[in-house]
Amino acid sequence: MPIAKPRERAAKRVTINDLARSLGIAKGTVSRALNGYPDISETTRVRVTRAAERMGYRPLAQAQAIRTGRARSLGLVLNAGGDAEHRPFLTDFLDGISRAASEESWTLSVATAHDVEDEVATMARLIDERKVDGFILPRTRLHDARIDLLRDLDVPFVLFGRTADPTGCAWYDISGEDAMTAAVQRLANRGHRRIGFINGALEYTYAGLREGGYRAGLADAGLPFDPALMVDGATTMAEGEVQGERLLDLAEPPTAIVCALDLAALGVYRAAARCGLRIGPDLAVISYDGIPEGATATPPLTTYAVDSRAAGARLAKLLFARIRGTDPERLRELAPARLIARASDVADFYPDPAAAPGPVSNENNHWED
Amino acid sequence: MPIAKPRERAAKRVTINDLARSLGIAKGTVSRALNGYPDISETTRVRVTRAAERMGYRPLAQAQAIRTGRARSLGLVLNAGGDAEHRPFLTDFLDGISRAASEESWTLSVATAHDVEDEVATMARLIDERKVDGFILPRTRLHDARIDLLRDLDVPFVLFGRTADPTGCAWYDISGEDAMTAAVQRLANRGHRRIGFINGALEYTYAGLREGGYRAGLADAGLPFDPALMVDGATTMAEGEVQGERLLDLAEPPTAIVCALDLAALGVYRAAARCGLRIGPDLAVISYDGIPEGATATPPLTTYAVDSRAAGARLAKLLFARIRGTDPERLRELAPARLIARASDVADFYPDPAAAPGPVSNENNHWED
DNA sequence: TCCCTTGCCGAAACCGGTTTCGGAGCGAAG
DNA sequence: CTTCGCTCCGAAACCGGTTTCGGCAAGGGA
Repeated sequence: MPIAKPRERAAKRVTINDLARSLGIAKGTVSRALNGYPDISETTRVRVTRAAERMGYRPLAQAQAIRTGRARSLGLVLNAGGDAEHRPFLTDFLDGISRAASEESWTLSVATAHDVEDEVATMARLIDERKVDGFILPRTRLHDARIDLLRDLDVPFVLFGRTADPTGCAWYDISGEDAMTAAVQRLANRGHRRIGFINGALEYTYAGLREGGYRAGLADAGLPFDPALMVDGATTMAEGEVQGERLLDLAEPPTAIVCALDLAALGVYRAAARCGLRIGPDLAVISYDGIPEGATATPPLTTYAVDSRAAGARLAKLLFARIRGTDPERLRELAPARLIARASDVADFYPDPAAAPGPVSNENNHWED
Repeated sequence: MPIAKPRERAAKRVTINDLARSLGIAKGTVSRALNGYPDISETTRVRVTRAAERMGYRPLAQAQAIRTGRARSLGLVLNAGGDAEHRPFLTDFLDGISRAASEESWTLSVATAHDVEDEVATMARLIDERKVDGFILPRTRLHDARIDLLRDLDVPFVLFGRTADPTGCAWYDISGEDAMTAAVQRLANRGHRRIGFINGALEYTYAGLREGGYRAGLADAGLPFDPALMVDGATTMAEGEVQGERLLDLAEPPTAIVCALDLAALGVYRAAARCGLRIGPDLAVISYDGIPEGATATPPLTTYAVDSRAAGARLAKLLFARIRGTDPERLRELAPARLIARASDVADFYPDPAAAPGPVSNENNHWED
């Protein structure tokens, strides 16, 4: 932190000219030394780097940018339209990115958009204005206009999630499919034979993957797949409630439901209440995301949680590598979700089935699987 | 959006040189014309601006920045440490800022920090690297090291919240004090005579203000102030639970509690359950923030909500004005919180006092006050 | 008619970096 | 003793803007 004597206006930066002058060296030479050009002798290089260190020289990113076209900044365009999902994770996600970025003294530029066209336009603007060297793309779709744009313009990017055609894409994702499989197995192990599935929006890549995971879980458990037990399109609590009712109104309703999204699961809570069913003993629910509301629901929601901070950090690292030219095919990572086992999938939550609002101790006692 | 013919690499930007050449004018003249210098004739100015428009010229922010020192970027440092409060509003807040910023084709740079020192250091870095022209400071404290830094360095900023010494500060805030007063009145009108108050962290400016609002509400209702009914330090659900129990364990416990934060109120829910009290009929609760968990709690929480999107937008506008030199004393705005009247402060939520998890229709039916 | 303003613009310096180009100095080969 | 090639660095151009400076031409006053 610069000490900045009270009225020593505008904290004089040390420029490359200062450095060059004080070393008695041409400024071009200083620049090349600092940037590791091969035509600089080892002795000069250390002399320069050491002086730079001592004088606290740090190149001005924008000055570099005008020549190199590199702004030292990562771009993130958030979709603030609609239900603004993944809301709860945002702080952690930003924190992950920001910390990784500042390690290399890059910055994070955030913009918002309200639909797909807006997203693409906003990204195009950031590119056109050279404000950003690459993008992190959250919530990838099976067919994603953002990817088309960036591929076309040859701008580096990394996906948080997968996509139909991953050619030239670096990505990081959490294995929702494995989580769904594990959820089904967990329920099957407790004796459930009719296990429903409430998926999210099919345009997003995760939906197909999670459906696959659900089916795999059924197969593993030796259970038949019943199309009637699978619904989709539930990304909000209200939609979850509707789809939950649909399943519970079946002639042979499921005794357990796996949800692709926590919000939908909380909707199922309502649907169950309306049918006079208690979540846990009468209807087991397991879901995915790890939103904080899950911890305070009654009963607390068993879910597979994603670590958004770690995701942000990894995505930033991958994007750095991508910007520096690493082959995107080598920049792909799949991480597991973490089980937070709470009470929505067990029968013994309600000590006294007649008690009113519901009992007591539900500290987020999550233990690992 | 640039059309960018497939392999027409790197979408040629039109520079000020292109413009000058095509107009047969010196580039310095073009620059002055565009920036409204007084020594340019009206005819030349319109000729230049029109040509710029037609050719789609837009100055490169970083090139401008190196001479002018203005990066055309707003800074926001989020505190991601501790409980990462104001989490739920973040997307909306960012959206408000981002939209206002892009209207003037500025950008938003986001960084994170984990404690006060980290905040200050991060801001100092952004200033030193000239990445940012001014800051929006969320969650202001009574004595705030960030303000000292920025005042000292003479960097423009605007507060989201107030502070002990507002000299030279532009700010925007929601009137938590008025909300607290209204909450007390609302409860008093329903016959409550013993109304408790659970405050947040006293280091933040809002705490003192909200306490003042609480006291004012008591005075308005002709109720005595009882120190035993006022506690503080509850910024999480767990802390809210502890403080709630403290109040409920009193010899003469309150029949209603006003909370400065929704999270604390949800903690009170737990405390009440432990004491066998039903929120609503047995203990009325009104709180402040408008977090989404409040809508799904049982019973749904009556609260005074803040409009984070509007706040972000206003803050950005104020910061622009501040950066352009407007006197900070003239850049201060206080907006009201919006009442979301739900069921936690009324007696008629539970149709059948013996029913188990709780009933049915709680669509977020919020009506205005 | 002459001089002094004033309006308006071109030229050039400047901001803080990067990158190209060419040549000085030196050792080795012929 | 040349000549060649290599290492290493200085000088200068460049990136895309902004800002200063000076001068030309027209207009006004004496």
